[in-house]
Amino acid sequence: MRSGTIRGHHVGGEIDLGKTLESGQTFLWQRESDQGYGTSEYSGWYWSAVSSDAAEPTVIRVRQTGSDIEWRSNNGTETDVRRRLGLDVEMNRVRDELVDSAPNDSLLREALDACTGLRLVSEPCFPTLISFICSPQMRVERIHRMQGELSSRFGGTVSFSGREYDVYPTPERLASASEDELKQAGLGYRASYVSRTAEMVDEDIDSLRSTADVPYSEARTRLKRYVGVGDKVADCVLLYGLNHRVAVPIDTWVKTAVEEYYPELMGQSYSKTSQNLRDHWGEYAGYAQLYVFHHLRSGDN
DNA sequence: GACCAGGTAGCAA
DNA sequence: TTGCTACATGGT
Repeated sequence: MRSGTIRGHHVGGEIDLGKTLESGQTFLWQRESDQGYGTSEYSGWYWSAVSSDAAEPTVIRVRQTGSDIEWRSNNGTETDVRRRLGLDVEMNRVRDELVDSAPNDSLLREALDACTGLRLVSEPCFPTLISFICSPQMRVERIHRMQGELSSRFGGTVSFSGREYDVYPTPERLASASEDELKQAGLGYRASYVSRTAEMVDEDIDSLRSTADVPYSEARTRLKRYVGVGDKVADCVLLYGLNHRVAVPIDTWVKTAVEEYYPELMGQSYSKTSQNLRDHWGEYAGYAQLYVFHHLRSGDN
């Protein structure tokens, strides 16, 4: 058992745990007494996530008190918590770089001001891959619920701090589930995508993990080999699960924003438009996408 | 009972 | 490459 408190003045700027964990960049955290995902006040709530990357599942439990983050884990460290929540990043520097790259971008400035405390997460790659394969034509709340179903049906449980936690299933466990079982978990036509991709990852997990270490364009090509992974899902997995901060997922929200605010950046294809956005926003384009997405979706504009 | 939701696979031109 | 369409499911 490890635990600790990460002080607010040691995290490179503001942190808003609720925004960060329920903004649709990750679907892997469960709020205790989970009611109204993505809608309620966040202060004082506990969130937990259980990954099974290591031999023994890792439970991480966090909550925010004021500007501090309290954490507790069975075998995770503060370093793990900081990485997953994006706390090692100097947010003021990211802002400066973004504004410097796109000085006349009023939507981006608006979003940066409106979403203070929003951090870009760095989640385990396999759960991120599966959860975004579940995402097409689905609402954020429901994608989140589907991951809960996958965990409770296939992942088993782990005991931690006097409570049982559902574990996110390993590639092997998901690969061994039948398509019918996956459909019963509410995956719909994505069941076969998840099944086939889980088999591919089970065959060669390193091929997925090492995608974090190759250049962006090659990484995207590699990810798109997985079934159910097109341009947009690939960019999400690269951004939120494989540390490619230049990736810009273009979903319906971002596409609408581009048409309205940056019509000159609209290309003839996804890859052209995303290239234009990467050029426009620069090295931290992924942060810009996250902020704009959250800003538009949360309706605070 | 339509219509919609962080799109993609499979196929044709 | 580009341009269709079918697609499971649950909520409004």
